[in-house]
Amino acid sequence: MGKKISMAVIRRLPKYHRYLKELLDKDRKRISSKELSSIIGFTASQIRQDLNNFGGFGQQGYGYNVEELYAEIGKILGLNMDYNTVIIGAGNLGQAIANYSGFEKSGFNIKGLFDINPRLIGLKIRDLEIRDIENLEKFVLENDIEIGVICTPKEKAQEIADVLIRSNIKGIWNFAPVDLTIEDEDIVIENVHLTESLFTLSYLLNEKNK
Amino acid sequence: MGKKISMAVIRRLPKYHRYLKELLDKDRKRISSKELSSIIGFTASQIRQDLNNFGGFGQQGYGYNVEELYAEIGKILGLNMDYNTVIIGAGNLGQAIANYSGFEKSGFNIKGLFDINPRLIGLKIRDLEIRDIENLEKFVLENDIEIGVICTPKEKAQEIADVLIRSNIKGIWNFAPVDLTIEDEDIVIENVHLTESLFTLSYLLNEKNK
DNA sequence: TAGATTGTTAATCGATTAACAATC
DNA sequence: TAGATTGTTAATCGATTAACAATC
Repeated sequence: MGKKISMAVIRRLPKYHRYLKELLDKDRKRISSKELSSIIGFTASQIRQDLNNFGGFGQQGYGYNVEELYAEIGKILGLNMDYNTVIIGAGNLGQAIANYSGFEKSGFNIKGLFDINPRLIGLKIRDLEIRDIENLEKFVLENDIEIGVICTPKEKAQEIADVLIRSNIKGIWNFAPVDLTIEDEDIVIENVHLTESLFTLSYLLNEKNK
Repeated sequence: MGKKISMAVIRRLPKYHRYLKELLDKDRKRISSKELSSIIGFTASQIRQDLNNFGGFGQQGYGYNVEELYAEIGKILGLNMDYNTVIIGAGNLGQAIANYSGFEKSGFNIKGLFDINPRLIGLKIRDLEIRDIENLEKFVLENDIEIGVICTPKEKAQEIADVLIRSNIKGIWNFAPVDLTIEDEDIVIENVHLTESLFTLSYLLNEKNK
């Protein structure tokens, strides 16, 4: 394995991917780190450093081929593959994620939607039936589910995480406002802590008034 | 004004706030940086450094008073105040945010919910009527709205941001997958880029398999 | 008092930026 | 070829960790 890539670099990759897609849609053939810098807001130096963690995608005197770089970053991000996904918690947030077509387009295929509420079980979101959370473990095991999206209240989140872990999930996208405890080092967790994000905005709002 | 607080520190504050709330709910009276470290996962040294950016909240030989520290961090985050808020885009995500009681409890009062879709306009979410986006500018101006939450598709996000800016918004919580352009230095933006978060998970998923 | 633990300075580590030789 | 721009090393900057005197 090569040298460890820092999280700072990793979290910039999706932004490169997004801006390169825009350039591609505008039929741009090539771009220099300097011009990309002016668009994306990172320094040209940082862009070249970031990209060189993964390979020499550019060419001296020319810059980067937009289409090629977009594809390469997609591969680095694992977007050339499909991922079987389940969503646990079919409230507004779970439904919002289930309904967002962008995720499916990127290869995150939602195979199941689960809830504990009997009034929701059986309903359909798009062509996806809401299932009883009792069946989660079996479903994940039998359908090669790799990603579990936790959209439950915080009280249930750890319990659900435990079920997912037992059924050999590979990654958890956690929207509950808790930090999950996961023993297995191979399981990856990505948190979306909305309250923390809102509180950060609140801090900045008040900082400005000083 | 004191020395500039780094974003790294600021983004840890909500996490302190959350864990202190848990301790408070368990009736813990005091805590040392060392024990807090073992719970929250930052080093004790970092915790003391972080807190000392804002004041000497602790006491040698004793540690920190949980209730006092919780209140202090709440004040630093601006959670001792109320914020009039509007949500633009009443799809699943906008509704999810409108329905989440935690935000209201923290002082983020949702005063209006707007959409462009005639089939949604007039419907009620909790006791909040979905209004025509045409009336957004006037509403924000007349109701002292400080925070706008953008939950529209990416194509509309900049346009909505421009309306909000014209009506003297103070902060924008942006869920659309774009980087908004804001001239006014005093307006703060906090992005929740869900796709970037998911792609980061995807990267980590594949990194583990190498 | 003795022990515990902070606040704070100094040391270390890591990430970003600058510089420039290599080369297209 | 001359100009442009990368890949990469070195310098700088900033954040984290360690250490410890102050003090409750």
